Amino acid sequence: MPELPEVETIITRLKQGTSSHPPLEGHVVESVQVTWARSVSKPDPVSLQKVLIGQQVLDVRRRGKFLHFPLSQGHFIAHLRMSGDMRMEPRLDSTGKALPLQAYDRVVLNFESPWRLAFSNIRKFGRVWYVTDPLEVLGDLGPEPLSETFSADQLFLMLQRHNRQIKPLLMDQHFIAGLGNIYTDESLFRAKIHPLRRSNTLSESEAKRLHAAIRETLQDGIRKNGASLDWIYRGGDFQNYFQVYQRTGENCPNCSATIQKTVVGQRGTHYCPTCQPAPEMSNKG
DNA sequence: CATCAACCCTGAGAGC
DNA sequence: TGCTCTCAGGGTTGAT
Repeated sequence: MPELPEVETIITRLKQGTSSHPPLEGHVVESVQVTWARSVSKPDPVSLQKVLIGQQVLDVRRRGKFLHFPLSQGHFIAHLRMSGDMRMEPRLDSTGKALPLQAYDRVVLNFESPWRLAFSNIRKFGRVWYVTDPLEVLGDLGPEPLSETFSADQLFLMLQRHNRQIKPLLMDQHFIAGLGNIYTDESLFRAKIHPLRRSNTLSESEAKRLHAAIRETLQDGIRKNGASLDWIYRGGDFQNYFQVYQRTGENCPNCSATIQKTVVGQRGTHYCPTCQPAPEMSNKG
């Protein structure tokens, strides 16, 4: 569930600090705890624990749905997948004793300072990496949808290169980075495009509409600090502004037709049958 | 190349 | 109340 806006919200908190913790930048790793070995994608957990010690966090970034932490040597990268959080919190109580971890903390960086960074992940799908070259993990990602250089013309050309159902294509991180199920449904609704349309049948004006819809939807999500659907993600408000996602059977906010739910690319898919007209049969998969 | 099933997981919610 | 079953979702892998 954490998609671009949720990850952006987490990254901003870590980057800037909050009333309850300082910014992450500058802290130096003293020790590493791994409570679920499969959370470590690369290298192996023991090597990860060794190589991170003594490393300083130099920056806090987001790329697609990835959290990216350049270190004094190499890069620490994390992906939350279905559920999860990255928390900065105190690691010692008032007597200097180590505070216990929370139930779903999978990988924890303890700093030389009294703080720690906890990667929590209920469903255990999340992964972390330590790599020398960040492109080893991030290299195949599509463009950042909110980048200034990502244009409607570019999106149109990208869509032309594929003959795929538009929804799974938008969720393909190699095509464009950061959209998940929620923001894809909301973007397609806003652009008035049916989720089963073939990508190369979209006109230039439809591509332009989709480009604007994706950016507006993501920006709205960021403005609301993401969507708190999953019990693990807290503080977001965007779930109160969904127009179709999880609104099956309710009235479309545009035309008051009944919002439909179907399955596209193995994902629950919500849309308005009137505002998002179905493609011709010959265009379907 | 495009599609799809299976897989990795847990907790919520439905049904009994 | 408490058990069992189904579902949700991001991304990878292997088959068609």
